[in-house]
Amino acid sequence: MTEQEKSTEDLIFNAAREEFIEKGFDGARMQEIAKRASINKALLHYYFRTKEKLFDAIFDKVFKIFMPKVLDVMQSDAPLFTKIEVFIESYIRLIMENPHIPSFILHELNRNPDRLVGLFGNVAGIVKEKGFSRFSEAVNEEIKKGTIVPIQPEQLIVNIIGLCIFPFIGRPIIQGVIFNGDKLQYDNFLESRKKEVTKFIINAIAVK
Amino acid sequence: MTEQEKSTEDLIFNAAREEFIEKGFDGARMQEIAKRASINKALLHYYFRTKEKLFDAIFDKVFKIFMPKVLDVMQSDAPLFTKIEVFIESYIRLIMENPHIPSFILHELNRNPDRLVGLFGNVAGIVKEKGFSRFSEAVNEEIKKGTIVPIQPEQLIVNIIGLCIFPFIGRPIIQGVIFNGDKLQYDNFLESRKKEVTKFIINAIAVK
DNA sequence: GTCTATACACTGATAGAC
DNA sequence: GTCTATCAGTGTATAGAC
Repeated sequence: MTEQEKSTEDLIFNAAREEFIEKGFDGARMQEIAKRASINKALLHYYFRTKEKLFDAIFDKVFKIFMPKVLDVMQSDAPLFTKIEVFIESYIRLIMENPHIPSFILHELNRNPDRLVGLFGNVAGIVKEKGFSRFSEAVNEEIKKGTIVPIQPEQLIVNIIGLCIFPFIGRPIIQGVIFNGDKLQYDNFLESRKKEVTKFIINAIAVK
Repeated sequence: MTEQEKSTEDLIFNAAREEFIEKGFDGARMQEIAKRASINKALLHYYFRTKEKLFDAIFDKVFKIFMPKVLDVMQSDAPLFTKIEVFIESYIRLIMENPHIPSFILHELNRNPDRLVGLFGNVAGIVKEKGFSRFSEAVNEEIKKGTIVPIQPEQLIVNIIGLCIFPFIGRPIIQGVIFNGDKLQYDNFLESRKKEVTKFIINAIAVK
């Protein structure tokens, strides 16, 4: 399907996704979305009625595309170390392809935490039940076997995800302060992180 | 100085700080700031002329209070492990007292990265020169001595700060998905993190 | 310095022709 | 389905009295 053949709804959706991700809900403008989609404002409301409903459609889709990736690896039967290794590499790669998504999700979730409730029973619930519980069991087994040091699975999962996501959320300050604003240095930093974070975490929990 | 004796400028400033931190620049309303300060809108403009200037005053102050804390520990002469240990505990404690500041700074810095340039030569520059360079040297020395594994100081500092900050930025999703929305569990999680993060990092880099 | 009243621009949303 | 025109509401900012 070429750009010209896309349905108007898709045009609007993609334009809105860009605008909302760049500016956030409060900063986004319906006029700007219409401009990006090369249509007029009235048509936005014809398809999605309100800005809020349009935003909801975007947020749900982005969230549902982004979160389940966590599961693909977490619920596999591979050994814990392998799981972690594969997760980190694929997750950082995923974020590198969509570097503004984490800030977008976290900021909008903070603006309206109740949004999570609407996602429960759907993605959030699945992440917890099929993803985290499974991960949690695997961690506790390894602790019992003595292959990793004692650690709460909740602390470990937050450490893993935080180490993957933080460099993107904190990009302006990292690139600005640590790398003197040099984009290339920052990009190299990200690239080498895929292996560095894995090494770091394995070191932190492995019993040697 | 009691609440009544505070200058109008301070009243405005504190009201604006709350509003901006809660809603961000785009979401904040001058009317709401006036209401919080128990004055009228016109007076806001009398003291700060524009919303932008008022915001700048807030952001600068918050940033300058929050960032230098990183230095207090980083530039000390204590051994690296002690530095890290003291930093993590005091930094997580500081954020627990101001849990919304990290999201605020990172979001607004993302909205307008050029803001950092204005802070350069001031705080950002100091953080880099006196804080990071000093830290970087200490790390490389320990690597040479063989007490820690080889690691780029840039990776290590981002890991340390990320592990401290991320639980606060990701609060809605962590509390919602991992702790079923239970605030108490989340608070306990934060509390134990002060020691858990330290252990985690020392484990990750120490040669045993 | 502080207030009330108001100007002025912009935003989300709708009406109605085609 | 798509457009132009327009409304009602809200937001920042200013004028002017006290």
